[in-house]
Amino acid sequence: MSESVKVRFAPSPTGFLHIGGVRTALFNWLFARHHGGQFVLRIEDTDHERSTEESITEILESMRWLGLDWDEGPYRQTERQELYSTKVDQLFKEGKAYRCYCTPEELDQKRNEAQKKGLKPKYDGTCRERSDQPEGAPSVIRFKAPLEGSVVVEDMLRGKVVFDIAELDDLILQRTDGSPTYNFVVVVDDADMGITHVVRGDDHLSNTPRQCLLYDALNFPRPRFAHISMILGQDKARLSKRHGATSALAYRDMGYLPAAMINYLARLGWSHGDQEIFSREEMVKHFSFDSVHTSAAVFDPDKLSWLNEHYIKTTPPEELARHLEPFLISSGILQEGHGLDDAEIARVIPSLNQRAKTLIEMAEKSAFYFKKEVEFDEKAKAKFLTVEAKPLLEKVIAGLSELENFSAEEIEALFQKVVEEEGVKLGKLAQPVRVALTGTTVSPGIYDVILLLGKEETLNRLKKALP
RNA sequence: GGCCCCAUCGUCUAGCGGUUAGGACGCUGGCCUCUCACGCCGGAAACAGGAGUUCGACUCUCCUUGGGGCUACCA
Repeated sequence: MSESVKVRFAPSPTGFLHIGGVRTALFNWLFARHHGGQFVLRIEDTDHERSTEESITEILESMRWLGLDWDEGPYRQTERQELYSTKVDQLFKEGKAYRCYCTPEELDQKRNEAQKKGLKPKYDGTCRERSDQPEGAPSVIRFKAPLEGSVVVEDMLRGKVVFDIAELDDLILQRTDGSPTYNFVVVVDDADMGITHVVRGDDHLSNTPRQCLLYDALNFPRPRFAHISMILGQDKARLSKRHGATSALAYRDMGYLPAAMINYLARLGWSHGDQEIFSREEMVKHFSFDSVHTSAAVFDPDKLSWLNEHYIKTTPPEELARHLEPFLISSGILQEGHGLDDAEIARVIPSLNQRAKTLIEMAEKSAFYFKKEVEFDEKAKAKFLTVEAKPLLEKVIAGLSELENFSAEEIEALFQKVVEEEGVKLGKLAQPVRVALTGTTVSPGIYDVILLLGKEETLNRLKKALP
């Protein structure tokens, strides 16, 4: 690992951070951490129209939730205007850029005409050699790109990708209002920040030859590139809002664990043999672009859900309790300032973590532990809290009252005894008790429920539920 | 339209010239069982098509087809 590594994630704040963006960030992060390099966060807010502060806040919140920590930044391009101006001037003075007075309308028209004739809809170079400077006419600054030859992009994933320069045109570096454009600032920033490896979505692959030309013109060394594939929806179209939840925070709010999201996204396009479950450390240790592949991947909510279940099962209860607590509050099961600490919430987790797909589900299923009053499902009550069940319940009440240790073993022994004496199946006893204690026919194992509720609370609820 | 990228079960993938084409999600049959789950055992399910190269192609080359991206004073 002699080669130094500095990478960046550069989202534009024109909306929430979506899953595709997260994976790009993740691959950058993994690559940096694997090589002991630097990970820079840069906000590409050159589009004044569409950039918002809320988006920036949400992006940062998403990154923190996912544990994708950055070493530098967040930089904001709006704060670096001076640098861009300097570089535009430099190119201009060196004759590598020129003013273009064509109006957007004229350009539109030219494009349409070219397309009609079946020609490339690229800029025709009208102002390229123009020497006059129309007084007061608005202008942009264009890059004077080479006219022929080819650009070879060395991509870590795809090898050499060759582009014919004739396909490219003179891109705009600076708009009429003086603001710089994306393809230009990316190059200036990546070079200025010393980015060694540009890892981004393959929707940028076609932009790369233009950027390479810019690197050359500015006398910057080109970085190495890795264009990772896109994430698609079930219909194989690029993932977008209409595919349902696509923002990172939406998954947090639906009760997904960051570990599940990270693990899922890591395995989309990257693999390490047959391994499916990776801790952060394992991912960092094994991550390499050698084992990233290049075809687009379809987002599969089912597999994400499976991983979420896995992490709910395996996260230590006290740690999971910290994630669960906000959901206990948002679902109204606990009040703000409830006074319970993580350990107290964690008590109930071992009985629930095998039966919840999300934290929301887990919170809902834990309601009967935390709520003072049992909320009865009327159908369950009518079916199980019957006069036939009454003697059984009474025996359990009497038996539990006399238990000395109130252990799982003792409780189970008591149930066995009652069942034998009454000559019924365990279900005949367990279900009425379950309904009495939880209000429903579905719950964790009945001995766990009794144990967790405690002797006093259990007896209270049983007595109260007696038909 | 032009240019570029991509192509193994429905999905995520392993495979890197010789395999009964493996794993995972999902689906499905069964077992376990106090409910619901978990778990365990089993099953169905793929090399897009066509030419080459080769003793031999999922694997290498080309074409076709299909999907995606770029082609903005968006990023």
